[in-house]
Order: sequence, then C-alpha cells, then structure tokens
Amino acid sequence: MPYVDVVLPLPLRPAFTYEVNQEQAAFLQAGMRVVVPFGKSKIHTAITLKVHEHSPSYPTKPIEFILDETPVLTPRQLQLFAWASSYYLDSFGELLKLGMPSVLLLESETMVERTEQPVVADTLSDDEFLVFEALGHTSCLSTREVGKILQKKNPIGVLKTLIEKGVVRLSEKIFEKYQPKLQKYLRLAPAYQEKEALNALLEGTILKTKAQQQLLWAFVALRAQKQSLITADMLLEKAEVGTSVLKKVIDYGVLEVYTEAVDRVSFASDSDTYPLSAAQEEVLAEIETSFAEKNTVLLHGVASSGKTLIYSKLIAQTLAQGKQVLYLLPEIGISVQLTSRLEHFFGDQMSVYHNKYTTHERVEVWNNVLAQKEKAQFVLGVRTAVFLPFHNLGLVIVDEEHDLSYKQAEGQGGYQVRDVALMLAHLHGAKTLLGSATPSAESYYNAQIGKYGMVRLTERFANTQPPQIALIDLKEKTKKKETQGHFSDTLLEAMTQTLAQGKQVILLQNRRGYSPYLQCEHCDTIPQCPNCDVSLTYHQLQNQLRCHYCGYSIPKPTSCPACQSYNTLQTKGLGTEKVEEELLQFFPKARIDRMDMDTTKGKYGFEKIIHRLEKGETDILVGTQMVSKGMDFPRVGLVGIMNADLLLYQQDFRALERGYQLLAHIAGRAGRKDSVGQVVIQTYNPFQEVLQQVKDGAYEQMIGRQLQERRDFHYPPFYRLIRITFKHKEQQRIDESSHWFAESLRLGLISQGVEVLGAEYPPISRIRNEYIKHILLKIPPKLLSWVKEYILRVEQRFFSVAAFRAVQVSYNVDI
DNA sequence: CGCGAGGCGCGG
DNA sequence: CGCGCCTCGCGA
Repeated sequence: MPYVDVVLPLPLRPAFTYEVNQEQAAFLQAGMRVVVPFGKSKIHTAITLKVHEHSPSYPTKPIEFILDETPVLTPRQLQLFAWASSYYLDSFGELLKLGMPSVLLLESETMVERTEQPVVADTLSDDEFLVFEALGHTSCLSTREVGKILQKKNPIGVLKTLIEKGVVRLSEKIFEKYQPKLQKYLRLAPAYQEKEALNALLEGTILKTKAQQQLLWAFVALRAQKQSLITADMLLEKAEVGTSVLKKVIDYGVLEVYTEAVDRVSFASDSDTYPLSAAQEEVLAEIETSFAEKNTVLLHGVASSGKTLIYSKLIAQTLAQGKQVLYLLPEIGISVQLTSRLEHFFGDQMSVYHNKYTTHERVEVWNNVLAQKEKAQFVLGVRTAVFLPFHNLGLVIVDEEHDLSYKQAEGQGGYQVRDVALMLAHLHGAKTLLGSATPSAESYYNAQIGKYGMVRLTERFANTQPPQIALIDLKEKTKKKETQGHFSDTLLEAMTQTLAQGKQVILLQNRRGYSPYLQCEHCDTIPQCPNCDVSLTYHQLQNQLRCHYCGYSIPKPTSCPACQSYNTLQTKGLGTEKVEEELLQFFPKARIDRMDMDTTKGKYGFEKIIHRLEKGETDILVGTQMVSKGMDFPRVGLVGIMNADLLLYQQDFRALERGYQLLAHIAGRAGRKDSVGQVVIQTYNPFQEVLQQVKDGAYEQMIGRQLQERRDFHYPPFYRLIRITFKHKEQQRIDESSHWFAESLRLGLISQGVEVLGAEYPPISRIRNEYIKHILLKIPPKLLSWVKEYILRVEQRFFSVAAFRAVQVSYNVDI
C-alpha cells in the first residue's frame, strides 16, 4: 500500500505517515496540501513530503482530501524549511507555520460550500441531508461548524461522501473571499477632456473662487506628473484647500469621481531612472566584479551614500536576465518613502510582502510568486519573505544586515534570516548582497577572510555632511551643578538653538515608563512583580506600576508594601515619560511626542508618530531605541542621547557592537541634506572606547577591537553558540533537570573542545511564574552539526525521565 | 460518592 | 499545539 509522509503545522518533531490509494499516490507531489484527521477529533491541513511504500510500525489512517491541483510549495522551499528546521533545532511544522500565510494552513477551518449540481433529497443520508440543508442557509461552513450541526466529533466521513456525491466541495476561502480593493479617483469631466476646453476653463469664469482655481491648477500639475490615478487626498494636499472646495468643483461638473479596483500589489511603472554618481558607478562595477568570484558580497556603505540606488541597478539587471529578486529589510525599514521610490522604478514587476498587510494580501503575493507572475518578479519583504515560493532567484539583498530583528528569540522561529537568505540564495545559485553602514561582526569577519566579497562606499550623497558628535560627561556636569533634571546644560543649549532654527530634536532614552522602579525611602524596599523576578516600572500617565515582562499591573500604592509607611515610595531612574515631563518644564511651547512600546501599540501607531514628525507637527520626539528606525527626517537638527551607558553596559557579548550600531545609526538621523547635524551623547564615562569610536566614526577600529575580544573570549564567529533554555514553574524541578542536562552534555562534549556553561539562572530568573535556566555551549565551528546531533540524543534521554517531561526545553542556535 | 480543575501523554 | 483521559481534591 502506498503511504505519504506529511508535516503538520504544529511544534512536533517528526513527519507523520498516512495511507493513500493508488490514484492519490500517483497524483500527489511534494509540497501539496492535504487534509488529514489528527488525534481523536481534529482535522488539519498538512504539507506532503513524499510518497513511498514503507509500511510504518503503527497503524495508519487514510488522508481525507487533497487540497491542491499543483504544489503550493516548491521543492527548493521544502529543502529550505528542512534545512532551517535541522539547523535551528526547530520543528519543521513550526517553521512552516511561521513561514506560510496562515490561511494556506487552515486547521479545522477548511470550508465547504454547495455545488451547483441539483440534488435529489432521498439519495442523501440523514446526516448528509442536514449538512445540505444548512448550506442552503449560508454560503459556506467550516468543518468545525459541520461537526456542531451533526453533533459529531468527526464530520469528515459525512463530508467525504457528500463530496463524492458532488453535493459539496471544499471552498478555498482565500480566493472566494478576495475582493479587490476599490479606490476612488478623480478625473476631468468628459466636457473638459479636450485641451481647448480645459484652457477655457482655466481662464474662464466657471470656477468662481480663487481656491477652486487653485484646486484645478493643482489637478493639472498632478496629472502632468503622474498621468492618472489622482486621489482626493493627493489633490487636496497639493492644492492646500479644503474638502468643501473639491466638493464644489465636482458639483460644477468639472471634475468627476470614478471608482476602480486597484490591484493591491501593482503600481504604475515609470521608466526613467536616476543617474549614478561617479562613486556609485564605481561601486556598482566593483560589486559586479566581486560577484564574478564570490556568491556573497558585503556592501559597507556609510549612511546617506545612496545604497538604494545601487540596489535598484542590480535589481534591474537581474530582472532583465529573467530572474527573480528578493530584497529583505527589517520590518520597520519598509517605509512609505522607500516603497514608493522602488515602485517608481519597478512598478508592475514589484510586490511588497509585509506583516502589516492582511493575510489575503500576503496569500496573493505568495500565489503570484508561485505562478511566476510578472508582478512578483521582484519582492520587497520582511523576514518571512525568505520562505516565499521562488522559482529562479538571481539576487537576494539583505539590507541593514546587522539588524537584530533578523534574528528572533527562540520559541518564535529562532532563525537568523540573514543566514536563511544565504541558504536560499545557495539553493537557487543566486548571488547575495548584504548591505549595512555598520556590518555585523560576523559578516565583517567573513569578508575579511575572503568568504564574502567586500565593497566599500564611503562617499556621502550630494551635500550631506557627517554629524558633529559631542560626548558630555554627566559626572563632571553633576559635580559642577551644570545639570537640570537629567539634562546637561550643553544638551539644553543645543536644543534651544535647534528649536530656535525651526528644526527638530530627537531624544533617546532606552527605557519606557516614568521610572524603572520605586523605592521606599524608609526601608529601601523596591516593589517587585509577583510573577516575575523584576522590579515594577512606574507609569505616571495611568498612575500604575507595571511589569514589562508579564503585563501585571497595579495602581500605585500610597504606602510601602513592606513597612506600610505612608507616601515613602520614591521614583528612581529615568524613563521616557519622565523625560517628556522634564521637557514640558524646559520647553513649555514645544510640541513633544513620545515613541515607545506604550505609544505605538495600535496598528499604525509607529507610522502615525513618524508621520507627525515628517510633517513638522513635532518639535521634540523622545523615545526608546525605536526612534533610530524609520527613514530620513530632513528637519532633524539634533539628536540627544540621555544616557549612553544603558546601551553599553549589559552583560551580553554583543552589547558594545550593538551600542555602536545604534548610536551610529541614530546619529545619522541628525542633519541630512545641506546642513551639519548635531549629536549630543550624555554619559558617565566619556572615555569608554566605543563612545570615542562613535564620535570619530571609527567603525573599522570598533569592529577590529570587538573581533579581537570575541576571539579571546571564544565568541562568534570564532566559536558558535547554542543556548538551551529550560522553563518550569517549580524551582527544584528546573534545578535538577537543567543540571542533569548540563552534566550529560559535559560527559560527551568537553573532551571534544566544546565548552558547556551553566546551567545558570539568567539575570531575570523567573517570568510569568516560570523559572528559567540557561545552558550556553561554545562550539568550535567544525563541530556544530555533530554537537547538535549529540544534543538531540541527550534530549531524547532527558524526556524519558518522567520527572523532566513537563520541563520546557528550547534552543537558540547562533545567538 | 460526584464532579470540576489541572497535569500529562499522545497523535500517525 | 490541543484533546481527552486520569487523578486528585473538595463539597454534599
């Protein structure tokens, strides 16, 4: 009997085997979706891997249906998922779930609908008739709903016969429910389409007021630029008049509104391109030469050097060869500006794959890529876009390759997108371009040893100047009493000047809330979270104490929880809310905006704040490191770092590199075109080496030094790291189990030169009432895959100990 | 003795 | 992951 191995979108390790009939076996290909029963009452969508004849040792169930005519996943994609799953010690199913749009993997939500076929009622059984009747009332039902109607746990049998009788079919909700987005546009009424008529109108008296004429002129100007597709918003902004004016002009029958379905992922293309500067031409040529011998090239380009333009040329060349291109950016880097710039170049060949789009829109991109549609030749996307069904990739660009959001924490697909992208390119025989102004130590090292090509772009674009960076010694300023609140006089003066020039200020304080903790001045008690091993942060706005790890919150107590003294809880430390409060004192007239996790919660919260800044509605923006993201803000004249030490002194081997990257990046926010920007960094230790390097823009020196440290202390890229995390709500259980695991690892690994550290409690040892312990492995690179196999063997024995079975174990490979 | 909450094991 | 089965504890 033939069988098929399938993967379920669940965090379960192995593939599962189902039986199929000869016909199904002949039809099935790897990467198709099938509906299978799983467990006692569930059905799932699963992905097929392979059809074979090896009878498993357990009894099998048959699959229910095949959902696809052709595979939704390409063989290369399956290879990529399989690679990522074994490399990152994550389940195949988990990665599938993360990498595919959720609607492609409906769980018990697969929908059924009636067919058009006429039905003779007495050919149906009672159950079948019930379902048939129910479908007369609504257009479609999920299998779960069918189960409810029949009061049966497993409705599959009934559905199956109904399908065989041709009464119902599985509906692809994805395609059925898709409705093209309608957009209203403006055009001239037919009477004025002719040039003469239009001229007469512009000169004539039909339009009675100046504002109306202004509106029409704006319309003509827009039409000259963009040809068509003019929306009311665009026009009103351009004309600087109100909606009532537009309404009048429409009432006069001059302009008319028409509605058109816009394909959400297609745009008008424009063939003109910008010329490259001489330096950019040279870099482009260098990249091409480098690609001739290396598959991966690192483009180290300073801020404002016009990397995007170079990417565009390479993308255009690759497309011209008939190959697809993937351009990856961190979520927050896919801004409106960048998207529209690229649309300008690539219009109808380009699609955007972003998490903030609806799942239907993402499915649309997925299907377009799969079908090799014209408009999906070039995809601009976020991390999950590496898993799109490309057929013939020619180029992958990983921009801002150093960005930490490319590597996610364990538990939610702990993969490093940059490395998955490299594997993706490898599978396609494509080239990869890594771009950054501050490359990661790993990539820089790979370029140094010749594994990657390296191209530098040092010339800044047009008139942009590097910012002027000042380091302010807070210790000294405090001693001399030259501070007010948390501001040095230098920073305050710079702010005053900048604001006086009509420019904007960005302030960074990497902690949200009002103050990171409260302390009783009587007994020194610091209120703690009852569920986590952290102090509670005071949020003044809601007058609450909140835990930033589990979300626990209480109203601010009026007396100390320990000694009951009244009103003795003092705010300690500095958060964004408090910075905002101090600012109100110093700059009462300034318009202040705050950007942190609390103010960007809504769907477009982040974009709204950026938008206000862009439009000049904000004078001072204070926020956490989020403020370093986003695009150029030409009116920002000053960036202030409230306390750089917070960024640098963390016990994480990447802290200094990351600190440099963040500071260099945010410094680049100050003063773009035509002016020198100012950066003021406040610190208690201005002689800290990395701060000096930031001041001097000495990236190479910084990274050289960091690599040296990494070599000395056995960190990547010289050693590879795997962190194993244990979680359980009983402290004793976690102690015993993690200790057991660590000792088992030591037994086999130490002699091979692998370092096994821990198990130890991390700085925050309990979150949501679960204790946490870590084991850190430092592994000589050559042994990496062998060590992983060893770990899995230890894991197997670990979970066969009954007392350990409930302990959660997760892995983070290449931390 | 009955049932509701919570833990554990399993699914193919 | 999520279901169901089993156990344990509390209340009548």
